[in-house]
Amino acid sequence: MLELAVLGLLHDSDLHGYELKKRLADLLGPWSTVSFGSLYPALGRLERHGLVAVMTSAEPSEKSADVSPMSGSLGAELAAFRARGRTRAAGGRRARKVYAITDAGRAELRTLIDDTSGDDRTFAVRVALAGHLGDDERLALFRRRKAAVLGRLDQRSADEDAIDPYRRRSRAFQDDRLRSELTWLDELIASELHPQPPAGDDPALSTSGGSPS
Amino acid sequence: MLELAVLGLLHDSDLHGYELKKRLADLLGPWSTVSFGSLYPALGRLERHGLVAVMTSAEPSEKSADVSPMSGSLGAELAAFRARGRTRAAGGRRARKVYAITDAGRAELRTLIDDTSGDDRTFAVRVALAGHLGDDERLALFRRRKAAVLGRLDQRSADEDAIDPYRRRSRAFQDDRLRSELTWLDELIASELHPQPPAGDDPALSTSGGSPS
DNA sequence: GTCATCATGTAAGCCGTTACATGATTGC
DNA sequence: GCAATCATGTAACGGCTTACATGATGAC
Repeated sequence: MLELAVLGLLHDSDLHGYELKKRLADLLGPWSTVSFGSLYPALGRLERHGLVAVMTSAEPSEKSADVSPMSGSLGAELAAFRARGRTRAAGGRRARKVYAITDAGRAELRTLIDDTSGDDRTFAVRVALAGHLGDDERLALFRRRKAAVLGRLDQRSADEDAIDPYRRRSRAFQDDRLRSELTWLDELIASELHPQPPAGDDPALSTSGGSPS
Repeated sequence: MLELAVLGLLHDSDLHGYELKKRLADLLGPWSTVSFGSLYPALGRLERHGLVAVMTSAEPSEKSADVSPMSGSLGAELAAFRARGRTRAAGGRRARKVYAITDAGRAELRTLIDDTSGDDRTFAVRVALAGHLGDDERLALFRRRKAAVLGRLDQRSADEDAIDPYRRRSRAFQDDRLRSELTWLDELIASELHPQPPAGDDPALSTSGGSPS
C-alpha cells in the first residue's frame, strides 16, 4: 500500500522523504495517516530491494527539479530556492536524501497497481496511478474490480428489514457505497472504451453517485 | 475494531467463536476479512480483561439461545437442534466455547463506540452499534463525525484540474464519498432530532448519496 | 471413503502506529 | 531567546494475515 503510493509518486519526479509525505496525504485520500515512522522504513525497504535509488542531495541534480506544475505545497520548493539563490549554493539544511525510482521500481509499480489481492482500500490509489498501465491492463483492472464489487453486492441481499434502526442504516450506507462505486466503475470503463471527445468542457461528469435502481 | 464489533454482537446474544465470525462478516461490511487467526486471540484478550465470560457449552444454557429473529445463517442453530433433539442431549461436537458479555464489557462497549480516535473505517460499525448509546451521546457522536468530514472536505480543495485524468477521477470519487457521507450524517442527525413518525412506510429514505452541489 | 462444514486454536511475520531522539534554519 | 517548520531517523508495541495443526460430523 505505502510502497505502491511511494513508487507512484517517485515515477513522476524525484523527491525526498519529507516532501513525499505531504504528497502521500493527497494520494492516499482523506483519512490517510502516513507517519514518518512508517514512511522512512518503507523507503529503506524499497532501497534495499533496488526499487529506488538514493542521491544524498549534495547538488540539486537538475533533473529532479519538479516535473509537475508545482501547485500545492510551496514551502519546500521556496526554501530550496532561497537556499540556492541567496546564501549558499548547495549544502546547509541537513542533507536531504532524494529518492529516484529505478527501472526495477517501475516494473514493480506496474505489478503492484495490477495486483488484485488486498483489494479494498488500495483501489482508489491504484486507479489514481492507472495511467502507468497499458490500455488493456487498465481496462482489465477496472473490470476485475467491477466483478468483485458485484460479487459483494449480491452476497448481502439477506436481511432487508427487521433488526435495529442503526444497524439497518449503517448497512444501507455501505450498500450505497458499493452501488456508487459500481456506477463510477462503469464510467471509468466507458471512457476507456471510446477515447474521450477532443477537448473543451463536457457537462456533468465530475460527480458519480447517481440514483441507483 | 475487532473487539468493538465482537462486544457489540455479544451484547445481543451469547455466541461461540465460529458463529461470531459469520456475523462479523456482516457487521464489518463488505471487504471485511476477519480470520480465525485474529478472532480467537481477540476473544482471549477480551476474556483476560474480564470483558467477556466463557461457558464451555456442556449444556446449551437456555438464556444464550438466540434473541434475534434467527434470520440468516441457519447452519449452526440447525446442527445444535439436531444434536440436542435427536441423538445426544448435550455433548458431542467438540465442546463449543460460548462467550457472554460482562458488565465491564458493556461499559467498555459504550466507550469504544464513542471513541473518536482511529475514526475512519470504524465509523460505519460504530453507527451500527449506536443503539447502545444514550440519545445525547449518539447525537454528539454523529455531530463530531460530521465536523471531521467537513474538515477533510475543505482541506482538499486545492487542485481541481491539471494533473492526469486517473488521478483526477480517483480524487473526484473520494470527494464524492465524503459528500455522500455528509448527506447520510445529516439524515442520521435529523432523525435523531425529531423522533420518527409512528410506523408505516415512509417513501424514499433508503438510498443516501443524492446529487451534491 | 472423501469432501464440506463445524469448531478451536498456535506461530511467524508484516506493516503500521506512537513516542522518542536529533538537529538546522527562519521568523517573531 | 523561542517556536515553528524542515528533515531524518529508531524503538517498542499492537493487531491482523497467512499458514499450519487438529479433529468430529454429516452428506454424497
